[in-house]
Amino acid sequence: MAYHHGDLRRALLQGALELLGEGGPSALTLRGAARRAGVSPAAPYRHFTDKRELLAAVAEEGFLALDRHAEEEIERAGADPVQRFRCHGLAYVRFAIDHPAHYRVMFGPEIPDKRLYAALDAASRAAYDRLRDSLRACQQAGVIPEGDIEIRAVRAWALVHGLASLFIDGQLAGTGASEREEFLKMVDTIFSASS
Amino acid sequence: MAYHHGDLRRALLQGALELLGEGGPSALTLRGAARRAGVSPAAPYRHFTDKRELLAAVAEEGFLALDRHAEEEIERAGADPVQRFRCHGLAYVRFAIDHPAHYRVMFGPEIPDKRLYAALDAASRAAYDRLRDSLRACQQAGVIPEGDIEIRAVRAWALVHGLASLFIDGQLAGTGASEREEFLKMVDTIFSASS
DNA sequence: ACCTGAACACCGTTCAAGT
DNA sequence: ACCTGAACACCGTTCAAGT
Repeated sequence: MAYHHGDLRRALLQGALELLGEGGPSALTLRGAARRAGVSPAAPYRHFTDKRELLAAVAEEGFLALDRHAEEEIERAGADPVQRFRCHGLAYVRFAIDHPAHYRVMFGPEIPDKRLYAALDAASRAAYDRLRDSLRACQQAGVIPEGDIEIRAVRAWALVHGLASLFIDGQLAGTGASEREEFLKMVDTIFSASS
Repeated sequence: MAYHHGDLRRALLQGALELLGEGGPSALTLRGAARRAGVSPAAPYRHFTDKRELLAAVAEEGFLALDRHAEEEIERAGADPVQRFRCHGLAYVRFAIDHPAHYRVMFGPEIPDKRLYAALDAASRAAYDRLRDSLRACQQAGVIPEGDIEIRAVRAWALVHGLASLFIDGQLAGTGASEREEFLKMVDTIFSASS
């Protein structure tokens, strides 16, 4: 067991991510993660003060992955700031619908006050900052009207987050966007038109 | 005990709503609701097949309350369709931030497939349909461009849902909209500009 | 310093039994 | 027809004890 060398924390996080992927948020238990790591139910408490701290680590990992995905997609989009912003929005939504359980933990109520977890807060902010930067690039290129960048960034974030959430929660049945591909086409239409 | 007369279902729903209001989603337990109603832990199973069915009833109640609130607010707004639509959006967000726990159950992952619960599905659809009708009234008055009403309605819904969710989850700290009143002002600005 | 074993107070759910 | 009592397999969490 390599866990006696100090990487039990990593093993628990890994196990938690596996449980989440296999059975959704309700399958993500502290005891289950301990089982996966081959330790007793009490062992995690040497590395996390409680379950919320494990969830915060899982959420942090999610924001890092989301940000990495967004970065890759906007690089692939080329140099045009409008195209980059458009792909950024699509990348955000695609990440959410491809990892619905992880996305839910990132925004869910199980972590009540996210400002208490500095690393999570930083990761979350970095993802938002990148979206705002994509928008600012459009503004500096003169292709969208001037105005408060913060308000425009919040609108863009709310839009992609709202679209992704409604789709994940199955609320879009009957709107002509209940299937993945139709939905992404609708996201493209809506997001591109609202910069 | 009047519960022997057939209203235990109502009493359990009432107890569930109280628990939700007092301690959030994690406090909403089947056993807790049974305790509030003065019955044994097994009694609820005569009225709900499992916990999810109780949650679906709670969520249904939430959509009905949301729709009632929206109806009242747009009536108070007068006859101008633009004003009515604006107040509709604000009413939606205000309901969410005033009843965050209830709002979370309405959209949360504890109810996996909402189409399985007909009454919940109908209540949810009614709330959406009213928002779409508010938007259609603007279109018929000629104050917003023509075009696919469904797409515009989904955009409006995603926007208010996204804004409300981000606020409830505490994700808007640092954007100048972390307090209730600043936030609602921002919602007004964003929503009015994106019909 | 890090982990185990055993315990506590909770869950959701089932099922025989009572009225 | 509706509810109880007791049980089962789970949780999160604590704490003395082991190495």
